[in-house]
Amino acid sequence: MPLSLPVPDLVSLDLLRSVAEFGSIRQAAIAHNVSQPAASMRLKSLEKSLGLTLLDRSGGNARLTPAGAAVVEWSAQILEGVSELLVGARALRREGQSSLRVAASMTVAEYMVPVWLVKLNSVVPDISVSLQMGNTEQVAEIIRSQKADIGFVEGWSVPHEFNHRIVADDDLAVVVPPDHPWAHRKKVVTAKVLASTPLILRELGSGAREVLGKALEAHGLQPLPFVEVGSNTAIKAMVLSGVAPGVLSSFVTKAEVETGRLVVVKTRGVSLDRSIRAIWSKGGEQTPSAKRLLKLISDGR
Amino acid sequence: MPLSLPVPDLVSLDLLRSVAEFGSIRQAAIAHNVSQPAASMRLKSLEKSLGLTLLDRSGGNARLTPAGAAVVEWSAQILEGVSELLVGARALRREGQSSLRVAASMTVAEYMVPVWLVKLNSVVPDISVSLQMGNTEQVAEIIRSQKADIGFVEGWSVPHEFNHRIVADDDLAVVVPPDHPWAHRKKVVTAKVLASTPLILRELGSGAREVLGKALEAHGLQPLPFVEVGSNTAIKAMVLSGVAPGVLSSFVTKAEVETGRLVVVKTRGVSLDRSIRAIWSKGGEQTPSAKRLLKLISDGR
DNA sequence: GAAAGCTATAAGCTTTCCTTATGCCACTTT
DNA sequence: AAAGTGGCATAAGGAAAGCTTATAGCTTTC
Repeated sequence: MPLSLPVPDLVSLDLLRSVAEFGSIRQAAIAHNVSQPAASMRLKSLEKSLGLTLLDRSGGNARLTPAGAAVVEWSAQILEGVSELLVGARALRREGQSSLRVAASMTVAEYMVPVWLVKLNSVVPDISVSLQMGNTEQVAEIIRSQKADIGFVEGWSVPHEFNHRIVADDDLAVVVPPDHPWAHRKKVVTAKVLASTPLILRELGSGAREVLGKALEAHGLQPLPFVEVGSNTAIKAMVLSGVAPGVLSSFVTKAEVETGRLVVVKTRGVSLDRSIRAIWSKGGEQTPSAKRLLKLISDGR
Repeated sequence: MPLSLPVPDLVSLDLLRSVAEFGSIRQAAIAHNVSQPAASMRLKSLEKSLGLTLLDRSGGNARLTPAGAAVVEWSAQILEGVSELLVGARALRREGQSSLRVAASMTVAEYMVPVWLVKLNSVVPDISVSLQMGNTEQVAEIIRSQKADIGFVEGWSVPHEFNHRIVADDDLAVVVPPDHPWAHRKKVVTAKVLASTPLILRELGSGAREVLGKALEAHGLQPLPFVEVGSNTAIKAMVLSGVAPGVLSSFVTKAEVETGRLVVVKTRGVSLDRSIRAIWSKGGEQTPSAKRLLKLISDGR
């Protein structure tokens, strides 16, 4: 469902944050390289679109009202997300031409890499990072052929060929829309039922597919694809439309599960835990930038 | 620091999400009440501004490229934040005229209420909620005078007069910029040093001020305000400028601490833990909507 | 092979947004 | 008390962005 209109403007929210930071519209305008009247008008139209008075202009300086302070805090999360999007897009754009070349599986690229990159950028401001995406198998190939300095994958099979380190835990989840029979709180699905139900899955070569395959193989079973899709987003959209259950990383489904648009199905006898690993070539030494990134991921600094 | 340009457009990101959802530009355009060429041009300019190909238009339908799928996921967090901002702004706008009247201290309003309201809205779509903000003392007065159905406060003193329930834990943190002497990893500040250092504080009547006062009182001390400010945002801005240490909820400082722009000072003998409580009048029965909200906060559904 | 569905381009118009110029206000300095 | 400084708003004019309708081309489906 689209956002309810009117939608505020990102530049205006950013500008408001600068007003909070500098204490005046004028200085915020300078920081944004626009004229003071432009900033003034932007803020006024933001107030109009939200229907709130954000600034108290009665003194010499403009000061945030309580509502303004709230909007600034509410915007902080949005602007943080925008920073991540921008840094992620920049890394994708570089296509492997950079001082630190990262390759990541779709899930890792979508849910973890931008956060890492924003932090890395704040610690090492002038580093240039590129990001290459693929499924677990493709990432392995990129590392194998030295086209990236460090890779991130899910699943078990690949790491033995490389140096590796676990950087996070993840697990798969079988998800359905809330009106699906499996969505009932007391319903528990067995490996046998799961294997005999057509599922929306990632393609062979993906970490998700591998883990599900291994989990069912333990019972002498194998998954029955309703359809195979190359992107988590596409699977989510299909599951939401109700055509079949899907199997996805819990990272992928987190937001939808929290808002109740998807339900995680309880399973028995199906082991869907997995780890996310950094991998790098056994041949040479790790590059300093790659080491720095790994340290940041492990320590948080 | 302002965002790095060019900044993508929220409507375009929302539109891209709809393309992922519906599987075609045309249907996304319909969902957004714009013409198909308008949607097409918006998406093209989004691609240009990010420097990435987001859609594969080679078949009959447009389909997301891997980069497009990544951008959709990166956008999801942003759009979620925008939903929260919009619902929060709408609640503030109603100024107590609604079927569920919520009053909350600044910290709770800034960091928790919008999430609750988005969830509540998805469970009870046609509910109208208003939000009144103030410090802990003002919220108590609003509840006392029946101008809100439920209130949320920090600190200890107020609840005894009302029915109450703990809904979250929070604690205060003394924060400084990274170049401050107290920022050193091994530095530990005692109650005595803290009380003799001018601090940037919230005003009397705020939950933060009360908790700090109580913590120092246990040593026969009291805080020494460098300045008293009415908003968390303003305190943060001042602390970042380096004039003095500040005392803030850990919610407020979370983002800045994670990015390293603020450092939490280790303290000894200063008890800054506190709870966040829902409070409501002891007189009558709780309204059904208020009960629903409380259930949602406790259960998550 | 016709039909249906989807997307891109073009033309024309409206709206938005920015800059410069200017005036007023509040607070500070002398 | 008067002048100075920093700050905000309004107005006018011009540039740019965005939308709609009309149209044409492409792909998949029946």
